[in-house]
Amino acid sequence: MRGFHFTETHHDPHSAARLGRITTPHGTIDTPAFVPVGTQATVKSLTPDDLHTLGVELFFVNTYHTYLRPNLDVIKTFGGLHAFMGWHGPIITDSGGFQVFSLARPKYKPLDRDEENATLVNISEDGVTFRSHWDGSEHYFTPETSMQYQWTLGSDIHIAFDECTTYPTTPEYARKAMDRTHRWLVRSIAEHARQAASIPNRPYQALYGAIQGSIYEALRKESAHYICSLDTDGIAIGGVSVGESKEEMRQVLDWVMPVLPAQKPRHLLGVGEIDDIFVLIEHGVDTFDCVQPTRIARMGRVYVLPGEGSQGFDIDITHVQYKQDTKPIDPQCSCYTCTHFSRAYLHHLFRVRELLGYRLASLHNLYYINSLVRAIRRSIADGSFLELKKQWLYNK
RNA sequence: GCUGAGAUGGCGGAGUGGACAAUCGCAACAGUCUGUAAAACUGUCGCCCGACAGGGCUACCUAGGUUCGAAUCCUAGUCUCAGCA
Repeated sequence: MRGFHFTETHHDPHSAARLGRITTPHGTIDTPAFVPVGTQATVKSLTPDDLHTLGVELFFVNTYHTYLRPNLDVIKTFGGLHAFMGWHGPIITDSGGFQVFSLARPKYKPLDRDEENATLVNISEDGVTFRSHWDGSEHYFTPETSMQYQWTLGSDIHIAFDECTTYPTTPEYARKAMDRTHRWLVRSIAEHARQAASIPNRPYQALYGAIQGSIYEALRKESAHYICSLDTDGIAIGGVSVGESKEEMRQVLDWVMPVLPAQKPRHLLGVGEIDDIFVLIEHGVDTFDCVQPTRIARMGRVYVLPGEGSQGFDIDITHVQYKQDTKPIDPQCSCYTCTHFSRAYLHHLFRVRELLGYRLASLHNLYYINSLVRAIRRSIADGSFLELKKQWLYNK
């Protein structure tokens, strides 16, 4: 026993949805589970206690960001992220692979008007040179260093360093990036083993390999087969939610998910809008992280049942129509925000940019999404998952 | 009452004869957001027509005037602020 394992506890007879439990040295995670993103060692505006109360069991942190600030030496003096940020439950860290995507194109606010420097990454076979978004300094990541960094962070689950391609991309480039990601995983596994053995009785930290292949069927299937053929603790699906349509994302899951072995946990990287959740769980995804609930919360968008004054699953509380609205965000929601405050108050907090607004909206959105996932787990248990899905997605 | 300064779009505040429907900031209105360069970013922001290009109308306190042409110069008036009575 490595101190990390996954058990499938129940399988939906009508779909690939399943219930499971991931055991880590810092606790267990009932799956399917939504994983909030705390890039810089904090889920913005929330405390670890808040997260526990919301039912969060796994915390997502970014290697790239914590490597830059505060830096790994600081975290090392605490013995890792758990003590540093006061979260003692399971942690999953991203490798920096997503920054190969996100820093690769000038989105807005490029640090340098110079075309040469407009992109902050430079990829080679050996690794990736990043230009810090803080100060422009150069930093070199390889599969090996990413593994070392994640061991230093002490997270319970590591993601192997991969190349998340931009969208759209050509089949040629997608193959090139995928093959490179595959070679990088072999290197990651070797370094992971070295790290595990480097200190006697070191608590085990799990490794997930990441599937790539953009939106190309042959590549996705090849990548899934290859990643699954290697010895990792779990499987991550990357390279989605990078600009493709929801239909394309669903197709990727159609191609990839049937290939994955039942005994390994599957993490879908970066997906988690309300309507996506049903789709990914239906495909057999166990954990999935997404910035959406917390990011849109800070922009004043809060989840609401479809039909509650919205076409989709959220409303913009900053809109004038809520200025005098005495109702809670969602009258049926029993989160702290909805049981204590009105839409008008939230509207006011956002209009005057008060910190409490960001916090209350984040609390609500995370409560909302966690409640939904909990309801989905119950529905899988009692066989009503597809009915619940229909109920939610038909209402839209 | 006298002397001086000033009145510009929702607000603050540029502009001081043509490049001005008027820089800029704020506010307002809307859009975007899926492994967080994100408490961010983008657009609109006098009225009307237009998908766009563009066109028409009304505007820089009020009323006259000078000029080919005025937010900008001149005259009178109204109001505001400061100092003095």
